[in-house]
Amino acid sequence: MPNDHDILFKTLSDPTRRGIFERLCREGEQTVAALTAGAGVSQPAVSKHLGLLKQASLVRDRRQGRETHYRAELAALTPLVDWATQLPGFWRNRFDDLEDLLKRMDQ
Amino acid sequence: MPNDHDILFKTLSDPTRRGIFERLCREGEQTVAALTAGAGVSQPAVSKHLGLLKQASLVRDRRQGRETHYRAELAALTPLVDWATQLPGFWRNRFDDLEDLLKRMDQ
DNA sequence: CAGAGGCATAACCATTCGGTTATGTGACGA
DNA sequence: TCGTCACATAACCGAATGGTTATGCCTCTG
Repeated sequence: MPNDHDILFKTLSDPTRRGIFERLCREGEQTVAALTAGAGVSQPAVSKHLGLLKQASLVRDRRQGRETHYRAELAALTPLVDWATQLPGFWRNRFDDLEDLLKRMDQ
Repeated sequence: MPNDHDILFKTLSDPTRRGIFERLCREGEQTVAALTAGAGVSQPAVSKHLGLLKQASLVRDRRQGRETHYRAELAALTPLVDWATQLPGFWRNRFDDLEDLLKRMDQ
């Protein structure tokens, strides 16, 4: 019984797939052809990755004629960030970093 | 050439392994035997997971006699949270959530 | 010093995964 | 209407992954 986090982490764990997602984040909505150019893999591979990203709710698709436009769904990342930041001790560590930074700035 | 994020995401993408890490976060330092009890897999499997977690700098080990104590290294999660929060649009989405929340509280 | 405890490693196996090429399907243009 | 374009799906393949059992290596203890 894979939960939310499983799917999220698994989906993002592949570099090619994460690359596609990042590109959608940075450059906005894209067609499959546009994404394939620069993905470094074949079009069917890109389609499969998009299918998995969609299954993880990380992207949404919009069909328009014979093109399919994909866009990133950043809301899906929330559980990931929450998972990390809610682990006891995460912010402690970050505050230590901040303290170090302030100390260095003080010198 | 796998980068920081690759290793992090890949390491955290397995539920068993992430479970071990979470437990180290919540319950603090543990021996391998303690972790094996409740991991749902054999001791060698746990050892292998710990090896990968260590390789990702997510845990540190401390040998003491014939026991090996592992503890979580939360600092290693920083790149993951930074990756997500630095994607353009991530905070926008969160602010929308906040807005919704405030609206609901207002009623 | 012998035996047992705690852990890591080796060797192996089934499954999953990410990629490919080939093909199907619906929409567009001549 | 026919050929082409954009994309999805099918079928397949090698490599990686996560698990197992067996075993080795220290370390503690009687």
